[in-house]
Amino acid sequence: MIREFFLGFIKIHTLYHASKGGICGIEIIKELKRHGYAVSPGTLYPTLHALERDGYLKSRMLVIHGKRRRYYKATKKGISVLKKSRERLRELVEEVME
Amino acid sequence: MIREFFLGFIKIHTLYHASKGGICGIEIIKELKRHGYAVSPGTLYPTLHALERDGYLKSRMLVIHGKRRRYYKATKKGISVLKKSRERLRELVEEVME
DNA sequence: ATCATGATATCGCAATCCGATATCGATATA
DNA sequence: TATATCGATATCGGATTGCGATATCATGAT
Repeated sequence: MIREFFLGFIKIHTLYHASKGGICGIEIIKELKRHGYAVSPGTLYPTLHALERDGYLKSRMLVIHGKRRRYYKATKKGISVLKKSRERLRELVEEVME
Repeated sequence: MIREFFLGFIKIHTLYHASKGGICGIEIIKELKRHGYAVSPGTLYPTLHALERDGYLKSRMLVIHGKRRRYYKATKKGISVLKKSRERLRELVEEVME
């Protein structure tokens, strides 16, 4: 049940970090794991691709410690969507929080 | 983007009302519409069936104003899941709200 | 050159979304 | 009694998504 929300939070979370210095797939997976949530690569990477395809993220390959990592930064569109999503989210949550 | 959260809220919303006196499909559709969200019958009814199949809701047919309506009440399991979901949800939201 | 490793990408099946359509039963009308 | 109408629920089918498992791929080490 809470899983459905969580899947949405992956996107907001990603946008949030991508709006502050950039983030890559493996970092997201590890960070979410610290918070107690598991997300598989088969879920995450297609999600990142979709966010980029839709113009919310822009990526480039970097080599860190000899490993290729695709780092994502939020676009203007991405930042604007992040803001709006947070507002709507707050409304929806207050609705069910009594 | 926000749509994903919304689809989760349909369930929590339903559980919430089902835990306080019962609710039926058409009422959910209308109430969500008041809040500015559209949910089609093809989405809602299978969702209700799944919630009942999984033991969160219990339904019975009533005749109201000469019309058949299937009213749902939350089970103990449903109420317990509702509580837990709200807690986890609150955590997740605070995480991205900065 | 080859290998091991970490990271990303993709495959395939199952589940979900949702517009459109069908069904169903109760009342009104005749 | 028959049937027409209407509100509400149920289902169909194509597109999309979730995700475990697997493949790919570039880099640094041996």
